[in-house]
Amino acid sequence: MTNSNPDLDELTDVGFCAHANLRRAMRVTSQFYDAALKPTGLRATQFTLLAVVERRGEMPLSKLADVLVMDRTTLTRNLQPLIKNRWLSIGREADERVKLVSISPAGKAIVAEAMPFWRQAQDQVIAGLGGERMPGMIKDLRALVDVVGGS
Amino acid sequence: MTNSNPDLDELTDVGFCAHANLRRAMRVTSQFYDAALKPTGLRATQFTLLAVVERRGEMPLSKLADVLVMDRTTLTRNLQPLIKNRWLSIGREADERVKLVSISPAGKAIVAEAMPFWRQAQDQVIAGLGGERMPGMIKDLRALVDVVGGS
DNA sequence: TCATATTTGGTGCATATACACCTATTTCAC
DNA sequence: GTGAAATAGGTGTATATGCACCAAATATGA
Repeated sequence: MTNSNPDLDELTDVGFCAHANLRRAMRVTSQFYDAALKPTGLRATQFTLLAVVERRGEMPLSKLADVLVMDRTTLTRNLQPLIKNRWLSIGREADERVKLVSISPAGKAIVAEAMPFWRQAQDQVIAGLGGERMPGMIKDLRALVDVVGGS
Repeated sequence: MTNSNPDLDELTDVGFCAHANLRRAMRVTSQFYDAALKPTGLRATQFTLLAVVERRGEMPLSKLADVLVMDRTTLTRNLQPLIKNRWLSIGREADERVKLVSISPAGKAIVAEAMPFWRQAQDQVIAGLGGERMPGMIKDLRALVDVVGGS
């Protein structure tokens, strides 16, 4: 009576490993968006980080890590090249432990410059996967974060 | 007449970036599978690599990189800890350029040991996402690789 | 008040990822 | 047969990722 759906049997095969399939898709997608953004000098991950800081505004490092669902120490290191390029800056507040991450005018400028390149890549992915399929995949990825994420 | 589907408008927002959503889902999922496999000492990526070599048998490094949809140089480095632990070994053939990657008895043993831990993690993901949703997401991820992958 | 727990962030280490560039071997055209 | 092209793989460099552990500042409670 179990497994009346043949797909459910397949799911216990390593070929259907969520991790392996995500990792593989992530590799090709990162290369694709990185290539699209190459004229701007930004990596896709950096573009995402800058866009989030621009949209959400100044916030503490740990809060930003929560928003990105990224380890705090990973974020610390990902910030370095962006600070070095003066796209992001670090501010202080009364609580001397806190580092406030904010985007500079130069940071906003490069996000604006990169946006058309990002949109072109995004449009190509939508066209390739199909406009009707894409929203469902994004929803699935977000659900996965909610389900599996330790938050 | 364009964009009769409201979802299609959303897709051009950076919040629906395929790269950012994949990367975020990959982060939480890697942590989840890594934690599940921790008793075995294997990382999820290493488990995947070993399982593929076991299933597909001995093959040249570049061929393995194609199968994994992974850059050749990434694979070279990912192999190192597995070779050091004697789970994988490198063989030679007539063409002296070729390195043949094969799994050792110890490699097969640790894959077998890790399999129940992997399955537990996989089952939890299936349960969390829903058995009816999971196959579709895997199909989407594979389609993304086909569409976006430079192969 | 002051010792302790919590919060905030960083470092050391190891793996994961890939581009640009390199070497060695083999194949192929002539 | 030999020189160029193609193939197989590695190195240098940079980013991306997170765990274990650490330091400093703040909050808490007796």
